[in-house]
Amino acid sequence: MTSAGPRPTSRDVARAAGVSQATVSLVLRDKWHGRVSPATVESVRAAARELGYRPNLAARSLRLGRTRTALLVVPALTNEFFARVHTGAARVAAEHDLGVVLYPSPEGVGPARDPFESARATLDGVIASSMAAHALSALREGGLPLVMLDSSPDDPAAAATVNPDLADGMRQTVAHLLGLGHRRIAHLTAGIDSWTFAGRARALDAALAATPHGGPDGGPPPTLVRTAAAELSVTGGLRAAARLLGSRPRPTALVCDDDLLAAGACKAARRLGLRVPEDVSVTGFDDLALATAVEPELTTVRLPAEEIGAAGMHALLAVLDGRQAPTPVLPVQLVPRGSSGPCAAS
Amino acid sequence: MTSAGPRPTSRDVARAAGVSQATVSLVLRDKWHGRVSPATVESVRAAARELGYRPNLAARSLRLGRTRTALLVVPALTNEFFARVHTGAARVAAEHDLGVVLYPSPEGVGPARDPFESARATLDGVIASSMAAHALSALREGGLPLVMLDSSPDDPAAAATVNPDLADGMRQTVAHLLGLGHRRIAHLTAGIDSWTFAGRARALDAALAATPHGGPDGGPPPTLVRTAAAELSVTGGLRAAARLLGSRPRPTALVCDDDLLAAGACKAARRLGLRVPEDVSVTGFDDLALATAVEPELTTVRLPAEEIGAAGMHALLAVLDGRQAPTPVLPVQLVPRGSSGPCAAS
DNA sequence: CCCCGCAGGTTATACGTAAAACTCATCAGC
DNA sequence: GCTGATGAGTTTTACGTATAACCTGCGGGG
Repeated sequence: MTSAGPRPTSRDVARAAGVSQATVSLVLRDKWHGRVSPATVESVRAAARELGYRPNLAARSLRLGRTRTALLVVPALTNEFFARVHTGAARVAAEHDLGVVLYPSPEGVGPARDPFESARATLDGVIASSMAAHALSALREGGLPLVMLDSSPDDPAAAATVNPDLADGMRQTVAHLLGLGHRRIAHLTAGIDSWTFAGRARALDAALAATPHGGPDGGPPPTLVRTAAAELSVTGGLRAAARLLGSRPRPTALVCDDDLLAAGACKAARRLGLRVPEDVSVTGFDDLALATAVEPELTTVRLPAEEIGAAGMHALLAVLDGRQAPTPVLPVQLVPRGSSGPCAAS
Repeated sequence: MTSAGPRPTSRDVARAAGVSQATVSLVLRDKWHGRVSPATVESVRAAARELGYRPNLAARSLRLGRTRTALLVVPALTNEFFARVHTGAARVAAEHDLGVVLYPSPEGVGPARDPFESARATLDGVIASSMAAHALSALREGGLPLVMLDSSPDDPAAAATVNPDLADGMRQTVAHLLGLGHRRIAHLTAGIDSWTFAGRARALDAALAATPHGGPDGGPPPTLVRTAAAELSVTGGLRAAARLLGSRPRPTALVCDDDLLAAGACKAARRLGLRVPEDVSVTGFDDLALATAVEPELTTVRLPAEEIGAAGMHALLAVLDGRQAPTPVLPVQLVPRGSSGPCAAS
C-alpha cells in the first residue's frame, strides 16, 4: 500500500515482482494455469497488493474493444419503481464485475441527444424499459444486445424479455374485487402509450372475460369503464378519478394502473364525500412506499421491481456470454389492504 | 451514414477526407484555429458526419489520463430525494459532456466493496452526500476532487460544499408553528448519524433559541422534546411518533426531519384517535411526491433537490477546471399545507 | 538574395493492457 | 545424440486518440 506517486501500472508490478508485464497480465486475470509457476504467481500477486495496483479500465477497454458496461434505459429514476429496477440491476452487475450507466429520459420530454451520443462508453449491451419509448428506435439500430423490460415477448429486436405476470396480477385483483361483491368496475389507466399499460388493459379485460358468467356468486356480470389519466402522478389520478366517480352509475371499484394514480383516486373520492373503502374500493399497482403511507393503505399488486432489474441483467449477461437468454415471467402478488372492502348495496 | 462494418476510427475519417489522423483530431475538438484551413475543416467534418464517426472514449481516456466521469455517491436511489439529486447532477453533467456513475449504498448496509473497486473507470471527481457515510473514509483517501452535499462547509477533505439553507428552513417552520399558537413542539429526527440530520437538529434548536422570549405573541416560551426514529421510513416515523404522542404533556406540533417520517407521524396520530391538524400539527422536510399524496397534505420544507445535484456538479466542474469552486447555500421554502393548523386550546 | 515567419499541415510517439508469437531450458523417448 | 514436447516465461504488437515535434512552401523585409 505504498500510496505515493501516480497510479501504478502493470509494468510497475512487473518490475517489483521481477517478471515481465505480460506475466502480470496473465496472473492477475487468472489465465496462468500451465503457463506460470505457482511461486511466480504468488510473487506477482504480492507485488500487486503491495503497490495497490488496479488495472486501468480505459486501457483494458481499448484493448478488448469491450467495456463491460451496460446501459439501463428507464423513463425516470424519480419513479420509485425504476429506482428499484436500477437497484436490482446494479446489484447483479456488480456481482459480475459489470458497470451500469443510466440513461433516464429528461423529465418525460424527448432525449437531449440520442443514447449513444450521451453514453459514456462503447457499450456492451442495453437493458431498456418499454416505457422509455423515446429511446427505443435508436436502441434498435444500435446493433447491441438488447434486453427489454416489460415488453412484448415477441419483440424481434430484443434478445430477451423480462416481464412481471401482469395477467395474473389482474386476475388476482379481479377475483379480489368480485369476491367483495363489486360489479361496476372502472379502470384508471396511465394514458401513456407503452406496452406496459396497454398490457395491463388487456390483462384486465382478459381477467374479466374469464369470469364465470355472473361472477363467482351468480350475481350480474361485471361491467367495465375505462379512463386514462393525463399523467402518471397523484394529480393525474385525482383528476381522472373525479371524472369516473362523477359518472352514473358510479363504479364501486377503481382498478388503477399505478399506486400514484390510486392515491390520487382516493383523494378524489374523499373530495366527493365518498369514503374508501366503504363507498368505493381502490386498488393500485407496484406496491410503492406510497402505498402504506396513505390512509387507508392501498390494496395493490406488488411487482418485484428489484427482481425485474436483476433478471434483466442476468439475461443480458447470458446474451453477452453467448448463452441462451432466459425470458422469465416473474410472479406478482396482490397485497390486500385497507383501500378495498365489501361493496355496499348501491 | 454508411453504417456497415465496425465503428469508424479517426483514421478512417482521415482517409476519407484525404488528411492525416492528427488533423482529424484537431478539427473535431475545435483546436484547429490558425492550424487548419477552413476548407479542410469542412471536408473533415463532412467525412466524419458521413461515416457516423464517434470518438472512442476508452482511447481518449487512456490518452488523456482523465475519463470525464464523475462518481455520485448517495445512500439509495429509492429515496426520491436522491433520485432528484441525481437528475439534477446528470443534467448538468450531460450539458458539459461529462458522464456520471452512481455508487449507491446497497440498502443501508455497508458497501460490497470500496467505491474505487466498483467504480467502472478512473474517475475525475466525486460528489458525495454526507449521508453516504459508509463510503466517506475511502473517498477522502482517494485523492480525488471531492464535492460534499449537505455537509459541513469546513470539511477539510471537500473542495466544495453544497447545502440547502437548513437554518432558514427550520426558522420558517418554527415561525409558522409559533404563529399558529404552538408551544409544545416535538422534533422527530431520523436517528441516522450524519451531518444532514445533526444539522437539522442544530438548526431547529437555533431557530427556537432565536425566538423572542415568550414567542411572537407574548405567550409562554416554546419547549422542545426530541425523539429519533429507528429508520428513515414511514414505519419508523409511525413508531417514534406514537411514543412522542403518548407522552405527557402531549406536544401539539411535530417537526419531522423527513416527509416519510411526517407521513408516519400522521398515521400514528390517527391511530391514537388524534386528528391532524386539529389535535396535532405535523411538518415534514423535502417535499417529496408523498407530501401531496397523503391526506391531509403535508406542510413541509421544500428542498431544491435537483438544484443541489446541479450545483454539486457545477462545483465539481469548477474544481476540474482549476477555477475557484463555489460553496453555495441554496434557498428553501416552507410550503404550508393541510397537516399544520392552529393550536387547539389544550 | 537570403533568411524569417507563418500558415497549413504531417510524422511519430505515448497512454496501459491483452494476447499472439517467440525463446529457451529441461527432459522423455527412441 | 537427436527430436519433440512441455513448462515457464519474454518480446512485440495493436487497440484509437492527443499532442509535441517536425516539415514545406510562400510572401516579405533587410
